[in-house]
Amino acid sequence: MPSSFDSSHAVVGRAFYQRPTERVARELLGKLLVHSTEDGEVGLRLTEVEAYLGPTDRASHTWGGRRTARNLSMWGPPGHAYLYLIYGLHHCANLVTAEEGSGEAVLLRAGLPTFGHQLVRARRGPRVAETRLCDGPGKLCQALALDRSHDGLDLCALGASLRLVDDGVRPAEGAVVRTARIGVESAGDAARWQLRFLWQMETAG
DNA sequence: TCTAGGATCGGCT
DNA sequence: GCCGATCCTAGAT
Repeated sequence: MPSSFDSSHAVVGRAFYQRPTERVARELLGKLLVHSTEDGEVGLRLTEVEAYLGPTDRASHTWGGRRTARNLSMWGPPGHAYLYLIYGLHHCANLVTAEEGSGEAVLLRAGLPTFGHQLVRARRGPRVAETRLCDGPGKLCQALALDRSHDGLDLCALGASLRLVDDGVRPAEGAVVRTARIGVESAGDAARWQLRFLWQMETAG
């Protein structure tokens, strides 16, 4: 396993994000999210995401056309990051999708450390179980060292520190499960929408 | 200004 | 599986 990854020829372009959000969410599974900092480089393979469908989606931060200082980047052009603080202490990372002004995005919920593993371990702590390193939105941000300072970052910009890489890995047809989203019980009908995409991996072996 | 609630996490049973 | 921590954010007053 390489300790770093030359991603210069495989960075996903803006056209990928500028499509229907559900489709982007589904196709994010298997892609590598790479973040370079002065400490080094970490790459996570995405295994769980959720689509948020803008003003008509009661679970979305942009529901009803809400436009606040916090969610401004969610209204911006596709291919940018939307980072926010939840419960006052955890960060959540989203990728803005569809057309600019649609207020749609995909929440990144989980991933598997693919390179920069030592850095992930250092950030997450020595006692965290291997399978628990990045199995939640807040943990994913901690592993990648993402916070509000990365809000609005363009993943498609040349030389961007945060970028999405397609190395050809993708889940098999039958390995993707759709469920309702997590933690949005109070969102009425939208709470039942099947917008969570999960790459169900083999756990044995 | 004040208040209620939140796209969570980790420790404990 | 359950539950409390913890404080920012948005909307109401």
